[in-house]
Amino acid sequence: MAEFMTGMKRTDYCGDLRLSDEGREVTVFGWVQRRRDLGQLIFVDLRDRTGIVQLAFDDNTERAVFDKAFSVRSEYVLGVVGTVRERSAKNKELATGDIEIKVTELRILAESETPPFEITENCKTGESTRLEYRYLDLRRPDLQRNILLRHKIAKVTRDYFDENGFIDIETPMLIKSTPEGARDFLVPSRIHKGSFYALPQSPQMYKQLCMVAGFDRYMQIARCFRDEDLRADRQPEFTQIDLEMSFVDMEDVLAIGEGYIKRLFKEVLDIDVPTPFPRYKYDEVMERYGSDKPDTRFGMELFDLSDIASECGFGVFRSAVDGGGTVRAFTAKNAVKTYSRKEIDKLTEQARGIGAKGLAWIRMTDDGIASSFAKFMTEQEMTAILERAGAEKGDVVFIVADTSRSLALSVLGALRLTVAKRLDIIGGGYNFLWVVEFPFFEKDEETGEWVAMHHPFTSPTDDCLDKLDSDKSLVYAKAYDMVLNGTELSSGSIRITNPELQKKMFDMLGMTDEEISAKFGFLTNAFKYGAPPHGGMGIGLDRLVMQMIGAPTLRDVVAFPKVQNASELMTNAPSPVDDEQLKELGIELEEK
RNA sequence: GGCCCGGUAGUUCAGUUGGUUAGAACGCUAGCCUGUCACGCUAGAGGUCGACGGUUCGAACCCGUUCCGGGUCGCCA
Repeated sequence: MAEFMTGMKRTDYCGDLRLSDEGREVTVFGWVQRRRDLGQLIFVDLRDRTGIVQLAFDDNTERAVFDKAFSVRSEYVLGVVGTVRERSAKNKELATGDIEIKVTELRILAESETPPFEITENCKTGESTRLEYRYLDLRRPDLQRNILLRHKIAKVTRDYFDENGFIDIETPMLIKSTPEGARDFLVPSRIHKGSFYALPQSPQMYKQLCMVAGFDRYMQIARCFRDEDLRADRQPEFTQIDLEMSFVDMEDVLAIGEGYIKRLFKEVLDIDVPTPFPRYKYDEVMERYGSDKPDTRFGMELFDLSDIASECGFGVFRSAVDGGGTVRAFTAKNAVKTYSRKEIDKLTEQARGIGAKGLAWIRMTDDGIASSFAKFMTEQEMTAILERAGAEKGDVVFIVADTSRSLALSVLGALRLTVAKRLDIIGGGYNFLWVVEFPFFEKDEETGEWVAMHHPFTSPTDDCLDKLDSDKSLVYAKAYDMVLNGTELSSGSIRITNPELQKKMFDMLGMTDEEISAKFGFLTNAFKYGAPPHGGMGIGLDRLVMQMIGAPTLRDVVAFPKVQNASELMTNAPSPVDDEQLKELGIELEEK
């Protein structure tokens, strides 16, 4: 039977006790990590969120207390009163290893069934079992550390933005559905049958309205929801450090973002992040890295072979260039051993999987040059390629030709990452950078039409307003992404505040006046009453924490995450609901 | 929705060519043990081999379907 803790008051956390506490009478609470029964001598390791302390019971211990110690099992919850004493045999592995508590009073505050897995660091148990018993999983030191670090990050975040004049404003969770971009999670209304709220994908419009309302600087650690498929770094609900500032241009927002990261990394990890971050234009990162979120911890940049290829004897190359496309490549140094023919075949399969027609290659072996296309080339052409590639003995050159420039680049961008991981050449550290000067429009590959690359409130740059009607390919956006080690951490923009320009943007997206007023009427109306110039961004807190911890998945930094099929293994959400509930909502389910 | 990988004791895994009663380690239970800290020693319990169907004299093993978990492509303004 569990006992009450009446009269007991904690004096210390388990992991805090040291030799300097010797002789003190202390009261601690915690969970039984392990019991070691030596007959007339029992040791119990007691664990709380700070660490472990050893409890000792011997022949000086009162009989009833000793017997109770005999009966405790893993994960029992104990309240303990005792005296701190120096150990005769110390444990250097343990922070509290110099001392132990000689117990005078012991209460079993809760018993525990044998847990399905041991509550230890580096647990080998599969994730689904751990997620089913997430409350036990969270007791493990690794996850305790992650969640505590996340708390610290949130604390520094609030401090920083508060000190810089930002006001924390809560925006609603039940909002109007504006089905642009990602799929909304919908919540049926009982009062308005047939109508639905949406959960916010981001507080975007509300924070802009906060600017119209004159709060000048807004921030929120905001929950966001997107009903899309999960990935290791994507959960259907996630947290964004959302901010918006009035009377600013891009430079001001970037400076605030850099200041935040600098402060955060210093305070939490004691790492100095150099500022300002390097800045790359979108076109530049696509050219050099084949990605709009480049990992710059290693080189292996892409280069252009189109000029050489356009006149060579290899039809695949020539026709790619003739068809308005390109031939691009990168050189993997010292990769010839890793990338055998068989390994290259695997890589080719990956390239095909993401749209490439194929993958050409040159292996610089000890016995000379081996290549998938050498027989079509003259010696001079091969030499020209190798020279541009900077290829030396031991290297492998990977080449993709395609009539679509963007496809060739993005395929190589993906292969660059795969090869770098395989060769293990990705260094440590934290490489922050900004990607700026995004194109405003991108061409839809299927329809060939120009579509907006960003949400419709993103402002074009001042100097290209006249090109909106003439040449859409030359219009750029006042948008910026913060990238860390190949992960998009943050995305933001300066917003449109001019009602006429906003209307023009909606028009260009093919929206009728009726649609505009039905979907965004409240926003366009608000802008009629004096909207200050403003802009901001949203920083993905989960991904930030993940990067700072070096966790392989988002699930390691979210207390109660969902699994790949978007369900939660502990509660089994989502679940069917009673007919009664459905009836109240006026919802009928289709027969399956 | 597509593709790839996985599912055997509470946990992590092994399981020969398809062949007697499916094993190991840890954990668990009981006993012994006064300085352990991954305590030690002895004994014991513990299995719908994810599920269903098929092939076979015989299936953890082969085939089909399905469920569950992971990764990824599509998707994620």
